[in-house]
Amino acid sequence: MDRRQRKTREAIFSAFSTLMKNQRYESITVQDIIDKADIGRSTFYSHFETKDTLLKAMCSDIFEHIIEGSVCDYPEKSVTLEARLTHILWHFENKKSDIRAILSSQSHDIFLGYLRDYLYTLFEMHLDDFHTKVPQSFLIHHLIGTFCEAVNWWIKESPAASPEQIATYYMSVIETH
Amino acid sequence: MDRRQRKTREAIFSAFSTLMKNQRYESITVQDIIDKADIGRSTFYSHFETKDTLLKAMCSDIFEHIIEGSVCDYPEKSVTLEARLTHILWHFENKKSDIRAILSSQSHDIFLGYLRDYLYTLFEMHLDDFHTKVPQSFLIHHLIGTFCEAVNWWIKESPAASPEQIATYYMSVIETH
DNA sequence: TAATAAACGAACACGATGTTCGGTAACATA
DNA sequence: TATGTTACCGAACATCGTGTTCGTTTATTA
Repeated sequence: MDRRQRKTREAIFSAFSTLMKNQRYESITVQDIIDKADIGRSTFYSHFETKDTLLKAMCSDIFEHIIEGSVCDYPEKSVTLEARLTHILWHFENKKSDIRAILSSQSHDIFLGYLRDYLYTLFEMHLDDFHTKVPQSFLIHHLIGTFCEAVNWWIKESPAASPEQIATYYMSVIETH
Repeated sequence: MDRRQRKTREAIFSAFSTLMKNQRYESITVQDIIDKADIGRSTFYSHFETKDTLLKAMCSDIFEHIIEGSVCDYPEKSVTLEARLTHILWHFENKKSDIRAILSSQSHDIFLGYLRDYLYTLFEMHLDDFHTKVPQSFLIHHLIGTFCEAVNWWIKESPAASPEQIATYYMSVIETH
């Protein structure tokens, strides 16, 4: 279809992302986005129903790539957990600026919600690696929560660290003997 | 001062808490609170500047008790981490209904923000208990994040569990040898 | 019972949202 | 190059929630 559509969509994404670097998601108005992207009001609404929809679209965008990549690059079940996580973290590295914008906004919940869903299926495959006395549901929540925490720490406290480094930290902290 | 003030404040808290059990924080309007609490519009605004202020006040309320209790009951530094955490969890048990309302709302961040601040100083006292290769800052984030996750799991997935049980699960999952 | 302080609630100004619609510019096709 | 289609433009509008104002009523205190 129309090249214009993609261009406009990109302009909106880009404006939104820029704005998020300087202010909280909540305080950004549709007008701000329109001005920054230099598009008409009705154009924005013809692309996205609401500001939330835009944020969701951005999150989906990020995760689409990760999931596609995951399927293409590591289809076998024998791949280690650490390898899979490193792989995810590499994708984050590439989209770091967008992710940082989302995570540092007040509503990183939406992004983390997506991440959690995705991680759920992933960790289910590797549950046999762990032997603990806690309920399985507690364990999964723990593993996912800790990974999200690690990503948060990475982005906010030590952005220069490599994906491998973060994966190593993560593994060493969840290891139970 | 005036008994009426406290009564009104209580009515607002109670109405807010009730509303939060049924809908997301974001979707609750000041009008909803006013109607539920059966008070005048200007009365609400004479108590709280905004809806956010109200939420913060509620969080502070919960943590005041915990911190006061902590100072009175466990002043010595020799108390174990598990004992301290259990103590916190017991306070949560008492305020469970309010906490659940906040945690299940879209903006549990504010509550968790308070909790994190409080936990930070607590964990600093017990850092020597842990020996890992990860940076200290990563470790603290990990310990705090995992505790928040445990509280979340407790409230949402297994509300009948005892505070001691949760503390045990937590300890067994963060133990590194 | 008089003075003080709080609650009331209607009315208002303001700002953001999301829609509508007539007009313009870009694209695809023949 | 002409023609039909489709996206973008942007001013205008209705709607809704916010937070304030202020004169009135009701409760508390001394």
